[in-house]
Amino acid sequence: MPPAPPPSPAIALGRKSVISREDVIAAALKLLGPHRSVSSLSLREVAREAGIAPNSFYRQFRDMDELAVALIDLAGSSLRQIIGDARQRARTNRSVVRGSVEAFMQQLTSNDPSLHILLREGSVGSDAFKQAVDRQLNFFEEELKTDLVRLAAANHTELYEPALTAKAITRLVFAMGATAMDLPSDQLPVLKAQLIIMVRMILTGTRTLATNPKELQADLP
Amino acid sequence: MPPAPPPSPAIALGRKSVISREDVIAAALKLLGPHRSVSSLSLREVAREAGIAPNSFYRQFRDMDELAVALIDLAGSSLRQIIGDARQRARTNRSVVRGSVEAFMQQLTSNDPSLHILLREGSVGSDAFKQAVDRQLNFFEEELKTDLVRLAAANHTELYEPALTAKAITRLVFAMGATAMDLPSDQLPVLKAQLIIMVRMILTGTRTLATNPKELQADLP
DNA sequence: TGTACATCAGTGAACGCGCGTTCACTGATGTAC
DNA sequence: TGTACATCAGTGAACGCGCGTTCACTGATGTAC
Repeated sequence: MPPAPPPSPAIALGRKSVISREDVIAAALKLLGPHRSVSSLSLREVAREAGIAPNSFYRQFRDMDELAVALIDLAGSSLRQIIGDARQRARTNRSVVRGSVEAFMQQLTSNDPSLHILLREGSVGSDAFKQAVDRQLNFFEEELKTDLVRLAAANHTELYEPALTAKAITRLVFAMGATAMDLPSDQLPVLKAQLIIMVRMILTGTRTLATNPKELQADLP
Repeated sequence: MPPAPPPSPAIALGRKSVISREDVIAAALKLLGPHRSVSSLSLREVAREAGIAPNSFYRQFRDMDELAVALIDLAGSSLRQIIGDARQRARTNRSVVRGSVEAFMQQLTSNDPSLHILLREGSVGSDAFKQAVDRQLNFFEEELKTDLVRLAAANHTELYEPALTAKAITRLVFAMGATAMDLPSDQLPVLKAQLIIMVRMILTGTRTLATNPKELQADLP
């Protein structure tokens, strides 16, 4: 087995490292795109792109799974940053829902593969893999929940189960995003409009249930 | 290139066929399961399981993609049958939402790989592949929409955009199902309860919006 | 400062493997008469 | 009915390929004195 990736924890001897984890990650990101999934990358391919021997990959990562998790974590935090900014900006404007969804959809059509990584790898690959995506989604839910609670308080509104609301919205938006990824770009505006209405359905439902919880028992439909 | 899969359209001559498409499909289904995705199957592996030469695969399918699409279509229609039955039964009982979600979750824990196929392959594989999954999801949405409209009429309720409602519910349920697939089974009841509430949020929202569409303009949260 | 030495980042070559696909072939099943 | 023949479903062997991983090695960089 190759030596553990964080190479010498104690004292640094020998040659100075010239390859970094970041170089390998950058190479992998260059290979990814709207039509390429992390799980379809091969070790040799990434090494080739990074300009190193296939062998040298092991100095930075234990295996491809470890690289994939690093990519997912990176994509998640970068995306949360972007969406967070968008929500911040939108707060001063008319609609937070519209603003956030628009930022999300715009990210989808950009060259940044972050969102594509999260959308694609949720249902495929190793367990560590899927757990990494799930962890990132949980971060999104958490931030959204915080935002929902704050906004509700500011508007003197109440929400039924804000955590579940945030989860429903997050999962729905990501699911729709995964569909949108493969759509011709002229159909995206339609999907965006649909998504906004869907999110508002959930929010309206949450608000209604908060003031009128017996709706929850309403049997049909 | 091997001859086109529907072998001789005109007159049947030569040997009688002893391998059928169904044999190959059955072999593939045997290999699939909660931890095995269609896209991870290899041609040789399926042929091995079917007890035929790798070569002979080509007599039935052009390539693995064609087999995958057949599997997806099969899974979709089998699953719609199951959920349809459940809804039918539930209609006479208390709650259609609960009944349907329960049928869905039960299917998730069964040995039938149909649902797993649809859940996993939505975001991976070739285009033909993803289109096949999307087509099946559209069928689900269509049936759900019909049901929603009928039930709403029976209850003298109105719905805002039933088609979008059906789409939101379908996508959300499948997204949550994909998560559930990898969960230890003791956590499934929690997730099921959450899912039921989420679906009711959407339904409550739709009902509220139908009678009070100015909620749609409500800016926040 | 200079010298001897230890470390270890990175490499080149090779391994065995399972893959998809092609080829030329066999022989059972059907048709023609 | 029997015989000659055409068809083509299914096969066995082989191909070249890219893969992940291992091995023994090199030589630049640091430390000790």
